[in-house]
Amino acid sequence: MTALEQRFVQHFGEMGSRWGINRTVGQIYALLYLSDRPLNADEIAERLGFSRSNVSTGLKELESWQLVRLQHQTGDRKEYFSTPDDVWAIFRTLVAEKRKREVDPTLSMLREAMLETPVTSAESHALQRIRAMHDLIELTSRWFDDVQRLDSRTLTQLMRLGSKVQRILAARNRLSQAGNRNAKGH
Amino acid sequence: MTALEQRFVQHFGEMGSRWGINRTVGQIYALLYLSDRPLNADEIAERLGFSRSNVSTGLKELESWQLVRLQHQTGDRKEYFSTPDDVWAIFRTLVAEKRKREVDPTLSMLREAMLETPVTSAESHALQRIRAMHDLIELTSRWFDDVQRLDSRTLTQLMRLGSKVQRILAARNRLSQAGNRNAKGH
DNA sequence: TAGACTTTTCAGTAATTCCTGAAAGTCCAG
DNA sequence: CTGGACTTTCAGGAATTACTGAAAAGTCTA
Repeated sequence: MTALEQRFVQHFGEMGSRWGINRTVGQIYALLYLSDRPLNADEIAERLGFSRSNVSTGLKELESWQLVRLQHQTGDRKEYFSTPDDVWAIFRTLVAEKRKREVDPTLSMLREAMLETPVTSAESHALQRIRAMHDLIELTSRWFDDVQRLDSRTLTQLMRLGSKVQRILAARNRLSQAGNRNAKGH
Repeated sequence: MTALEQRFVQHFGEMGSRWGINRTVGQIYALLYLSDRPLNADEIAERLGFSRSNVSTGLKELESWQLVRLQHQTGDRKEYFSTPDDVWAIFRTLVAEKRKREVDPTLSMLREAMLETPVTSAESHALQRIRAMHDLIELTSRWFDDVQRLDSRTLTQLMRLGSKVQRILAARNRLSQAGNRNAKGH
């Protein structure tokens, strides 16, 4: 393993816990991400110095995140793993999975809670807070859903635009304001 | 604690590990979020059944995330804690902190790695991958920086717009395309 | 269908993270 | 100063999570 790979893999291992995955999984992913060819479990285990079974579990985990692709090589019974090429595609699956695991459960808890009828004033305040959180999460995740469907090119363009979208929004507002004024007979 | 709070707090405890915080911290935050008045550490400890010291640590953690606000009540030496009211503001700090802890370190590792000169073809491929990841992360985090500065109203508007921004982009593209054609004398 | 090759499961151990109670630290009023 | 009201620190135990080696299960070929 070159010094470059070494450092990259190392970093993903250390960050692992912050990202909510473990060291092993992080390092396996990092190794696959940099590799210019698919690797099999034995190669991974050997290069990273993990037990074969640990690698097996780690790969299963990565598969459940849809972050690795399994393929076979002709004349070899081993399973080979690689990561998709398009980084935007990777980003999309990452966001989608995170959403499924980390926000959807919360969203449904909030939805259920919102069916409650408040009796005390404290409870009514709590419900208000719950509603606020729910609305925010719903709005942002809908937005993600929506924007995620754009192709990589458009997405990049949108990102580059950044807060300049504000200008567009401002323009729209001026237009609709003017429209309202006219409608009201000013 | 009402059944409503109970469930909410419980959920934040369970999700804690997925969010990269621990049970205690999650529950403390949840309790404060719903509360209609600031709470002191003893009240929190009592309501959640945690030791006083555990609550102290948890609150320190939340302070480091800038997610709670400390205040004093006249005639009481205890410290009282609450969460900000504006959920968008909360969201912004959350994103900012996550970025600082979870992406910035990676970004600087990638930047350093990009200074390397590849010798083998494998290394050159690795560098290419590193660059791709770097560019994506840089682009998205710049975008966040940018958009985060918008006020809550505009942000909501932007979110509601969703992928309809695509149309605006498409319109812009048509315009600049037309411009190019004209410039080229078609 | 035996047997070689491969992946998965799992019980036990190692490592890490969480939590507590006790002690130490801080701050202020008298 | 001193005592009391409060907060923080920290060593050690509890709980959780990660990892391993061995055994089981699966899969293909001869």
